[in-house]
Amino acid sequence: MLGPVDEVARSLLGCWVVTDRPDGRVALRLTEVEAYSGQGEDPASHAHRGPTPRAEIMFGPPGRLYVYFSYGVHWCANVVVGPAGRGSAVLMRAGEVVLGESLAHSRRPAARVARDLARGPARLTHALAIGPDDRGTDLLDPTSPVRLHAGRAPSGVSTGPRVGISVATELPWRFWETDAPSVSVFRAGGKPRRRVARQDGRS
DNA sequence: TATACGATTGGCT
DNA sequence: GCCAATCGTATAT
Repeated sequence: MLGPVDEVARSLLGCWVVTDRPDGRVALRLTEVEAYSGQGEDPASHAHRGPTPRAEIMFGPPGRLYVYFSYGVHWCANVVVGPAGRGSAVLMRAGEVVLGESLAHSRRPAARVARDLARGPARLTHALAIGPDDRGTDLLDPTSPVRLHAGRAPSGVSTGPRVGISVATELPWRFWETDAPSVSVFRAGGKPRRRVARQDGRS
């Protein structure tokens, strides 16, 4: 969990994320991740402005879970990358469910096919039942209810720009297993920085 | 205290 | 393709 954040992100592909809950166990294999670098280095990162209350966990020890609330609706999860104090993390964007598929389905009734169970960062946390109570969990502790461990390496790795951001879009810090069906669809980020003026004056 | 905005998703046109 | 949902967080006042 040390080294340049993009290399760590790449190395997380194929790893398993396992959650144990009262209703059972779900495990998935990561097929898509994104790297977010630390304070002052990456304007798209929540750590960009330093250890604010929200981003504080990002500056802690590596291997912990950073969970944030997205669009007033969803929770998304990151793996904190070391060294402590730097603020780097890897967003878990998608995975293929390898254990507890029926349970994951019951948690995500909107998913019509298995491929969609964890296809997207908020879908992934829903399928694994990860939420705000899991903030700061040590993913490397085998007794944790949310754990990370080695899995089958990806057959091939593709890279490209990160999804849903409006700054630092030039960095190819999204990594996915080439041809994995569970990889989410690319959507460009929020506001464009510049907009071409329209002749009719409307925006 | 007030306000603007998202590391998204699902449903609808 | 478009857009509402829905509220924590950061920033301005």
